[in-house]
Amino acid sequence: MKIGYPCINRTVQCSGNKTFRLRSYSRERLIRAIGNNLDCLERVLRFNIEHGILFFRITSDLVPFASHPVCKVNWQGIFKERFRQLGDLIKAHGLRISMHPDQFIVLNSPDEGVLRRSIAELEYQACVLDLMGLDGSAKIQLHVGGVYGDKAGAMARFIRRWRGLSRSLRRRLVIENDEKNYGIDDCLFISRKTGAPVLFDAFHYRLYGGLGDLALVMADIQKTWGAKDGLPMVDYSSQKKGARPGAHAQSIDRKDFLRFLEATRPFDFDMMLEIKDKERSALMALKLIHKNRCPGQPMQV
DNA sequence: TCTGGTCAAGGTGGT
DNA sequence: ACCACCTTGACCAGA
Repeated sequence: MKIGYPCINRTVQCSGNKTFRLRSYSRERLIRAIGNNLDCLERVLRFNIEHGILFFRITSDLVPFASHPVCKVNWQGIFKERFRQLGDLIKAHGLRISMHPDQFIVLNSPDEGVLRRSIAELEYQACVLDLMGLDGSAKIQLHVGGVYGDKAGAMARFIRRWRGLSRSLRRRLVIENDEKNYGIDDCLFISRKTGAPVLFDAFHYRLYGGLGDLALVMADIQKTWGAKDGLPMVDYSSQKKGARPGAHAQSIDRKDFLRFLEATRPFDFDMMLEIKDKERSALMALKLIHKNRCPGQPMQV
């Protein structure tokens, strides 16, 4: 089991997702930002390696405006060597990498324009992972999308659209359950139709109203991940106390985390902690796992 | 130098 | 029809 956190490191003094307003776009500025972001990414990866954090989500902002029409720069060519070096670092230390496009990327939108922009963004993210020379275990996680008042129709459209995607995208896309539209059963259904692995978001599962035995869910999830996909990826978070349901906790809730480990115990997977204090909680999680998940030892919950 | 309104992009749900 | 929310940091104009 590898533990990870998304996109930002609060210890390393370096912002690796520097972007800027569209209004201040220029070729020079873009190239400077990409260079900075790649340097920061390397520093964060090295921090992670030093601390045994072997799972990391790379920000969508690594190359600002990469899928926007304003971007005419051949960043793939200019930074080819830098991407390759980063990929070598990742592979040399056995790091697991994921990416997660944000809310604007909707594969099942009825709007062709939204679809076109979504595919462009997904292609960009796949391109980053390809330039790094990463294998099919580096994934891009995507929600099913909107419902549009016709869930069955919207799911069918997702499946149709998925089938039209390029091979390089299909090998990387995984489907993640969300908190109100598409639950694990919906994702499993789509997975059967497409062959896409299902990424289990344990926090969304609970918000969606999932009460089932986590071990049973994990058993279903695990089957969707083939040999080339690597271990299943799981997103974990806990509820911020006193906040709107769905708000991510500031730091890891040890009891809840240990309960989750216990509930999923027979399964091996890589876990992304979506918790606000990022690497701090990842380090705490590693400690807790080390203390509690050694074979033959009872859990101390 | 500091501050707070604003930022490419979509969808849902409340009014 | 319109607006707040999701979720977040950081850009950047104006003080």
